[in-house]
Amino acid sequence: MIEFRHLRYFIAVAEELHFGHAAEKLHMAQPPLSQQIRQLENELGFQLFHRTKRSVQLTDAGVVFLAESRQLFQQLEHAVQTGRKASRGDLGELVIGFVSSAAYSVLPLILRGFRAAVPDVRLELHELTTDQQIQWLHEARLDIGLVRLPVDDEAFQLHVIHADPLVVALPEQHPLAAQPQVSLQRLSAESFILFPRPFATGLYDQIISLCQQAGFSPNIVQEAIQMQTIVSLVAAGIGVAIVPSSLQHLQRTGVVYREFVESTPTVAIALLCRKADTSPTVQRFVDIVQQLVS
Amino acid sequence: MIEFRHLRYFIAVAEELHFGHAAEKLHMAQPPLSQQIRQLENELGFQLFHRTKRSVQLTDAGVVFLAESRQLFQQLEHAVQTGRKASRGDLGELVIGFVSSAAYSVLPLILRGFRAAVPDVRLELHELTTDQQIQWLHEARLDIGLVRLPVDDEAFQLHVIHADPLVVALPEQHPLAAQPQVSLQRLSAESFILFPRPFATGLYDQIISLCQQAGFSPNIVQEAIQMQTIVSLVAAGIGVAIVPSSLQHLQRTGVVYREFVESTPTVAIALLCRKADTSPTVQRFVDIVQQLVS
DNA sequence: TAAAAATACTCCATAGGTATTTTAT
DNA sequence: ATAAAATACCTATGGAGTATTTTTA
Repeated sequence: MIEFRHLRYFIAVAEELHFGHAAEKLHMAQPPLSQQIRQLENELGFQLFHRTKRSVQLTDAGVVFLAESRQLFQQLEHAVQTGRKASRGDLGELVIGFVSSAAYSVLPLILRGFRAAVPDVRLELHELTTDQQIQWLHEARLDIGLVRLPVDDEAFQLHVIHADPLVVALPEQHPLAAQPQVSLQRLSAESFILFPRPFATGLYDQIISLCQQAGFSPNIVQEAIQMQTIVSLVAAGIGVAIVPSSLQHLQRTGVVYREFVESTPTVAIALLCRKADTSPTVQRFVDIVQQLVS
Repeated sequence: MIEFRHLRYFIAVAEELHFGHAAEKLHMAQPPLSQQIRQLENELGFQLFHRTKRSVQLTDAGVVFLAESRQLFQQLEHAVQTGRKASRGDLGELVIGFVSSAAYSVLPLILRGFRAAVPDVRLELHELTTDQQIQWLHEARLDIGLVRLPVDDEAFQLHVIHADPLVVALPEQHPLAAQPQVSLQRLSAESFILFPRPFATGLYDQIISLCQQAGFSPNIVQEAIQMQTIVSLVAAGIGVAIVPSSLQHLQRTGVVYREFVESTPTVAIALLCRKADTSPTVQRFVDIVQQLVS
């Protein structure tokens, strides 16, 4: 059975063309070296050296096998290095889910930071709702979720990475747009634009309960799924919308964003991953994200 | 120190994901297998398996290292195969010299036959005189020589591979062209075209002594180096020429070839190689040529 | 004759085996 | 309770060392 030992010895002898010197270089005695080379030749079924007791020469086959042997050691080194890389999470692939509001706040920062630190990990991105992400994580179709809180699931590790205060999006000409801050009560008579509840249960309930606390139920005149669409409808004067402040990055003409006078709850975005997940790549991702947002 | 043994064991466990079954497949007991895997992991500096006493799973690094390990075995197999090929002389490069008359007789046959049998040996061809080839062979600038006899050198193995009778090349309208055979004496008054002596000493001397035996010294009116040129000059009616019969393959209009009535000496072509040459490729070439010409 | 590889043998390191324990299901 | 890996310990193969011989330049 051929072992790397045989190749190590062969390369040494091929380089020295002298069993004695090669043995010295290998920190061993000459006879066992001769034996091992002979053993290798037997395994191979052909001669590696022309040996004339007085001089050692590589055969044609020996020349070829020397080049191949050197390559084998390079390949071995490569195997160890890529293995080590993978063990550190510097190699591989991550499937990441994110909610639409994360797309405008933390996601760009995270992607830039992670790609810079770990260029050899491929990232696959899926825009999904929080509920979908929880589902996918359970099914192991997702490695990482970027979700809106609240989430309560013992199976997941949870890291809050961003807290986004809610703001109101108003048409530019709206009277309330004149003031720097808006009181919630002043919105009681407004027409509201909101997404359908199943698309972001947590955020939906948060907005409704906010209005409830201010003493009214919002008059929802229009539903829209995409955040961009909601902002466009506001610009068109259809109504107002309560949205996470990171949406302000969507600089659409005809829309202004105003904070609330009240201390409003924030929409927190969290990073989720399975507690049972042993992937070093996931761990690496979590570490980098925590550093980025700290 | 990592050995192929470790990789063999690792691949077995990775395939079975069960130390007991893997050990069985390897015809060994389970504890030493566990030990060897642990040893490999220590050498590598990272874990290959998630082990939970009850189930074995590859780590991310393990997946990567498995693919690399399999490739290492393929590479090893390749090393052995190409080495074996080289040892049989089925791989490498040969530098071959040949005299111009061989180019029209045995060389095409040899090249075709050898290339078909041994496609992975590159052939480098040099048209050289016999004397040059002997010089180059001594300097190891040539592996094989295809020369005109006689050659007397103890350093070389010599195999006669072709015997070419001498014929006379005549202009088409020449009166002697009317007969199927020509007597040497009838050429005594003719104008001769010949190459300069240094370009093929042996053949030159052979032709001169042939004329001498017929009782005349040839009247050389023109010298030319290339065989093609000599034939062209004959076609132009400048004179006649004595050439190896294989030159007849140069079908030039205006020239006819006629045998001699006398039993004329032949121009023998031989294969030369160094007796000390151990290259299996050379040996392979000699074997194939001998088969081809037998 | 001197240098270098091969041979003969001896020894011990370690790969591999046996028996047992631990642990997770 | 059971299956499977780990641990502890033992055995023995074969890799490596020492002494010597052989060979050829």
